[in-house]
Amino acid sequence: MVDLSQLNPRQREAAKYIDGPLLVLAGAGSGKTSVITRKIAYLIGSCGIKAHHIAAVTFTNKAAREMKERVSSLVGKGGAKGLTVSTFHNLGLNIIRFENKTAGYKPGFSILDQDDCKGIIRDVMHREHGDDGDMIELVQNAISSLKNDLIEPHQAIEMATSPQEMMIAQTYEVYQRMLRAYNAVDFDDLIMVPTLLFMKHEEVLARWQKKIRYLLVDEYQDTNTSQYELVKLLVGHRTGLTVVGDDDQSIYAWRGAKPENLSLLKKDFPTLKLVKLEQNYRSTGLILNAANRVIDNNPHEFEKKLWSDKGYGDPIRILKCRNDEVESERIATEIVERRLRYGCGYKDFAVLYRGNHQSRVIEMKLQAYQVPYKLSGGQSFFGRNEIKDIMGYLRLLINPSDDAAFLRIINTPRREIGPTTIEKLSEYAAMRGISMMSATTEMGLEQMLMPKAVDRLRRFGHWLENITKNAYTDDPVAAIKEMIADIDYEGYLLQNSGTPNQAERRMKNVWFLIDSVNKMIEKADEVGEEVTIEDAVGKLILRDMMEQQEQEDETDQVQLMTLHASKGLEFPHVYIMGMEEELMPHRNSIEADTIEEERRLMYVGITRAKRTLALTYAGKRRQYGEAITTTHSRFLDELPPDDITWEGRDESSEEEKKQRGQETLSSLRNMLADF
DNA sequence: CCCGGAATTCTTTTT
DNA sequence: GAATTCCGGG
Repeated sequence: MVDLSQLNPRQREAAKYIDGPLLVLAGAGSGKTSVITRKIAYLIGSCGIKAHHIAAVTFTNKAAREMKERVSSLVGKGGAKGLTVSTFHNLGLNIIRFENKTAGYKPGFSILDQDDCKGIIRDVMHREHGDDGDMIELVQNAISSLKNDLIEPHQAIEMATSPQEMMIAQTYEVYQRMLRAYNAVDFDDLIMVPTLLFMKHEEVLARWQKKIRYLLVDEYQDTNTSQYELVKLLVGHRTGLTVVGDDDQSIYAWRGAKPENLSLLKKDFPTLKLVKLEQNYRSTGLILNAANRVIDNNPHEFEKKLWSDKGYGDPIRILKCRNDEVESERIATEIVERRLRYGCGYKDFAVLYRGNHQSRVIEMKLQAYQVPYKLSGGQSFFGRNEIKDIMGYLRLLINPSDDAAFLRIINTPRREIGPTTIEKLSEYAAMRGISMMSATTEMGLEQMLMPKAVDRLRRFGHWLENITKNAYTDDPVAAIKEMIADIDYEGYLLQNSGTPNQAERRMKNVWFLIDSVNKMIEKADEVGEEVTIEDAVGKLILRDMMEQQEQEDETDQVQLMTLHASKGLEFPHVYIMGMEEELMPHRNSIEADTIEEERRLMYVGITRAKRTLALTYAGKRRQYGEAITTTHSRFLDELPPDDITWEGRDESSEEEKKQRGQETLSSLRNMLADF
């Protein structure tokens, strides 16, 4: 029997209700993860549902991993065997992989990230419309929305009502054809393709419905139309559905999330039961109160009043600093000092910010004080050129049709194959209807290219063919290592990095990547699962499993991340920096009038804090290299004045003057450093 | 075709 | 200030 005694009555009700579709409205810190994990344990342990018939879907790999661990600790490793806990995208990947024939893809298909897709769209638009570059982003977003709404190219063309829409639809059509030709999918396809597959092929849907008998969805307010459709299809007319969400934490509308999916649920599942979790177990009273006050400024569909029986706790502090460097300096020194005062670890502190670029200054200061930190999220790892290069090689290894990967690496490192040669090769490949990779070894090339160029292409083609053969017949990791040695990537880095030191660090990233592939294959071997190199590369692009390693060497480090990335996490002590107009709320959001979503982001940030919360802003900030004067964020004015202490707000106040007098020396230094 | 320096653009947020 | 793109001379 599964122990549900640690849950409060509402939570227990949510965990035990399995007779129909259930919506759990779970406020921040109300223990929703406990409910989901215990419900899964309950389904397995008390309802006799086999783990492999249960699927739980979340939005981040981190959340998925944590959930799986917690379920395992409740029911034991054996009990959780076969349980699916994954992101929507990973579930979609598995479905496409399994059904690749029906879906029209070959086994080693690639997953393209935004950069790759953008490149393709740029090509298409250039070719079809002779367009210069500034519509690309718009078109890419438009195509993404179309896919999120499950609209296929031919429908988009029918629906187009303006020349611009027509242009987008046509670009979409060609783009999608190219993806097919490359044997590739983009992130949106990972959801759209399975959903359309389910709609068009009853037997496929039946197979997955048979497999997944109980579905749980976390962070439901973040689902987009296609994800919701996928959920509906999987559940069908059955009752095995629990979704958990909080409309106040909807912060992904910009990428197609439809928080109204929460209320749509009532329509689509008339027997839907609603359970609200309103007791917060995370934050002190003052923090929770502040969060409630901020979010009160937004309209609400679902009434919800979060309460806590924890004490009031420390007041929330707002710190004004002279400039962004002082701001970071302040946070860094406080962390050093408070760690000793509270006797807690570095890991108990989190510094949150609106945009990834803001991490630089705080990183510098933390380094100066030798404070260990962990920067999470950002494309820091996968955005790195060396990683994109090697991923390009890996992708080409498992999918020779992947022209996007081919283009990335054909002349990296330098093989003296320039734009002219590539242009001609591409022309030839298009003419013959084959991939660029297979075109390299064709005989017909002589007619179009200089013998020298043909020779270079051929050498490359045969070389990679050979490596590919080794990867499939021999030890794949050894083949990859051989490949990297062959191209002397290390030498290339040494040549092209600023300092040898930098080159070394980049090379370490590469080895880390290879090690990830290795670990994944080894790990699969242990469990007796068959994981191919295709799986490994696919998951890598979805950023799955990188974090697994990060987690292994989890140490005592200050957590640095964006507000978005902080959702779902909690920390004893939280700093939110850059609380300034145009930054938080972000300028684009002010212009686009999406302040409400920014406010929810603020709400998410505040509710991460368990014990103390400090909000900081800088009077002057460096932006694009020059100093600008800032105004403090409007959200600061929405906090309950009685519960907060301002520091350094009024330059001319008595206290400030006194302080200034006391720190002549340091202020002199600051003035010198003050731009 | 490559290299180096100059000019330019650029920053939301993520799977 | 950094990263990308542009441009002219080997």
